[in-house]
Amino acid sequence: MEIREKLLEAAARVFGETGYRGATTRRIAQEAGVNEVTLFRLFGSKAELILAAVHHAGDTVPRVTLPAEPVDPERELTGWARGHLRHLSSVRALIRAALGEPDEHQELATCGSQHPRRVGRQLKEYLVRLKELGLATAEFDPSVAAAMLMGTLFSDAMGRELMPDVYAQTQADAAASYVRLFVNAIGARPAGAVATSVVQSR
Amino acid sequence: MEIREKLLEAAARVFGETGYRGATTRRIAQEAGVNEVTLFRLFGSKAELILAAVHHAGDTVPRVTLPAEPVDPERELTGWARGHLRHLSSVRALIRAALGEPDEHQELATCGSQHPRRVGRQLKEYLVRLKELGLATAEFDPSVAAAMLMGTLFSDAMGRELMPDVYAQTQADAAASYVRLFVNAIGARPAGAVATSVVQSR
DNA sequence: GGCGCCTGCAAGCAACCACTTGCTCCCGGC
DNA sequence: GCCGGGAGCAAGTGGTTGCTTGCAGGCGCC
Repeated sequence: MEIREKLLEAAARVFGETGYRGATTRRIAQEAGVNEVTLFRLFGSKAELILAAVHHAGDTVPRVTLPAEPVDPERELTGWARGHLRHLSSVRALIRAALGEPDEHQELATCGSQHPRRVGRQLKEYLVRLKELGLATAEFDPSVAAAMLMGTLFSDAMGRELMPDVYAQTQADAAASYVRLFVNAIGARPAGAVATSVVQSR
Repeated sequence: MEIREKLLEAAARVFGETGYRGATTRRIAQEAGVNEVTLFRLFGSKAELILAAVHHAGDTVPRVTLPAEPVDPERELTGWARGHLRHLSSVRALIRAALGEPDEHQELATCGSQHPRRVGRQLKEYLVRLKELGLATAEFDPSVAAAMLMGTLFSDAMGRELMPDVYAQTQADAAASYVRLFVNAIGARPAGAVATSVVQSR
């Protein structure tokens, strides 16, 4: 692997583990197996290196997609939620470190917020389409609903290891449970289903 | 105000703004209007001061409560959600700083997670009671549902200022919208309501 | 008055930080 | 052969950090 890339990955890893101030150039260089001086020759300064590392990490995320034409909302959303949740967990350390940085490094947080922002927009458009197709019959604001599901997954990814008692299910099962509740919330059902009436018993 | 208390509040504020490493003893002392030496004489070390400050901040949180005997789930949950969301926002900086700290300061995060854990348990018990009373008729796991609502509020508090385009509503309105969706999700209705059937149109 | 106790002030310590300089070595292209 | 550029190594710079020391002043209590 190229020296540049080794430094970028080491920087992202160390930054995720220890934060900006904790990510010393010595430690990054050592972790990358590269001389510290080389780090400065390639990136100029610590600030530029870490910013480049965060951007680099943001560029290499897998794409999780929702279909443009919904057919089975619960199934599609479940697959999507599992993928998104898995991705969030994999970059959990980085997100937490970036969020914890003071305002002077706000570029880190804004850079890291680009991806969830895109994903959220995609989810919202999917929900709009669900309504248009009559596959989601409850009254709801797609933006708010999207924020709700995105927020649920985000919090799961952030808090799961910290509060294992709260998150008892496996991640994949939890994603499915969230989606089931969400599908209830927006009154969604598969395209093939006939118009049914849900009778609240008792 | 006592010198001890001034130091605790300044420490919490500076720690929230700049993180552990950024919260230098010089700056904390200056912010508190106290000599730096006094800080060490009172608390022994920076680590003990900041830990005490986080505990102190956690002790002085307002209690947001749910009734033991639900009557009108949407109304009760909306009030509760608004209160909880307002509280989360007020300690947002502290939470983000504590979450961003490396594992070596994990006590900070665990200390900070005590309160949401308690609140989550309370919410879960409320949901259990809703089911027992037949006020929530959908099939759902109270733990998962509680995690979903708590996570939604948590993410709102953390992300609102970072992504204002995603969170267009005011906080109070957003809380009400979340709760409305949530009420849909768990099939809840007021105690006085007769058993109704929700017909999915189309 | 005298005795503790708390606090402030000035100075300093060793450790660590980001970053620089000057040098050597090695390896590919001519 | 040799030459230029990328990389390593040793050493050092000025600045900041957590923490300590020594000393002086104020304030209550006997």
